Amino acid sequence: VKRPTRARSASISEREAMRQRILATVDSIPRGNVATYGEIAREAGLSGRARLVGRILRELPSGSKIPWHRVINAAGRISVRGTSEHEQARRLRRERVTIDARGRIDLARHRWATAR
DNA sequence: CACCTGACAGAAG
DNA sequence: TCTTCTGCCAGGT
Repeated sequence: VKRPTRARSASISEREAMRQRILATVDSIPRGNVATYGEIAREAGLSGRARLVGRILRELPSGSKIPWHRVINAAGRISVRGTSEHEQARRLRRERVTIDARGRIDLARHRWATAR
């Protein structure tokens, strides 16, 4: 059993469409909730492309209104490295999302229930 | 054009 | 729970 799906490179316009869907999905995460990269990808119709979500978020301009800080990895931790790592933790705590001493967020409690 | 590098995830050990 | 490994694939070197 191998490749059920075809791997085709996306055109510029298709990529822009994917970007829009991803950002729209992230934008729909309610305050005080979090979602994983994989979940965002699935919700955006891009199952299996979690890394693309990270790539798109990484390119967001600093003044963006998109709640990028509500996206974390499947382990319940913050994936961003560098200064924005602290910025993400700050923003989450500001929304009452607790992060334990080991840097983990309780997904069972804060995970965005993607009612589907 | 070959090879490497990720804001990732799931399975296996 | 942590580590290792395999998919995934756009961009950078």
